[in-house]
Amino acid sequence: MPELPEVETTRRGIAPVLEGRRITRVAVRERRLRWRLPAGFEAALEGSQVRAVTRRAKYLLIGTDRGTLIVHLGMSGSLRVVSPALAPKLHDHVDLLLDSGRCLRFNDPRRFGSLHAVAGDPLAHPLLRALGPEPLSAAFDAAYLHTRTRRRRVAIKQLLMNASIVVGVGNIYASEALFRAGVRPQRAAGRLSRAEAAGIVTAVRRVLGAAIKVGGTTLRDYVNADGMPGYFRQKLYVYERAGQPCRVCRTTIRQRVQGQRSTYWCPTCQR
DNA sequence: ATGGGCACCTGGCTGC
DNA sequence: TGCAGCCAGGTGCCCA
Repeated sequence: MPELPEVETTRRGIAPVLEGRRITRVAVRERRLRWRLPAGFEAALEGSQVRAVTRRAKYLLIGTDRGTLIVHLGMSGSLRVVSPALAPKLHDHVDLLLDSGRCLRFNDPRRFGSLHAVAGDPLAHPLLRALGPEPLSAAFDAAYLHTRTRRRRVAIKQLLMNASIVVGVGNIYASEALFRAGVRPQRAAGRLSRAEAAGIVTAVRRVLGAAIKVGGTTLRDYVNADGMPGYFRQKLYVYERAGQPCRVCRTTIRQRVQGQRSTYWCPTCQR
């Protein structure tokens, strides 16, 4: 499911419910997530008090007075705030019960998501340590992207989805940003001009920002903390629009596979 | 270092 | 109706 806008939407939904609350109990119904939950998982969290809910890349960081719960939603994961009285449904794998009487419930049909309870600095965790800059931070600018693309033969779309270059850009927003930048996704990264790199940076920031504003994109599974979908799907120019007319020039939108992922583009608007 | 391919998993849809 | 095949918001790991 989720790319940066969906994770950020989830963060904004759960933060006010979690912050300041104590985790009274952790109920695990399925330990086989992307990484199996270790035996001490529940005990590491039970009794701790949540300080702040932040985000790094597509990871949610639920910081407590005793450590951090690192959450990744994978392809199909979601976190919802529910009443603990609500009976768990299929794929509701983990509950965090709060002293407020509310419950944070993790659902993930495909189990590509993950939960890690860590002590110490979560940013030092092996999964987070080598990540590239946040796309909405000042560190992600034209000079940076242009430099990082030099001598790279990979297609720009695949490079944008590489988390060691920039985080948070997944399959939807990579195609959408390149459409808005007017750059074909199959262009070799190393051949982009400085101006094109600048255009891509602007487009990435704008498309992610606009998606966050409307709660992200719901295609299939994604729901926010209140169980509601995101509305950015209506603003997609190319993603899952193969065979349909470009919303700008009416040319038929094309699709091809790059790195085992579907890519969409307009052959007229993108060069 | 870079790039490519596979693996992990369930569910929904299509077409025979 | 049943079933095989394909596809899906991610990313770690292995190999050349």
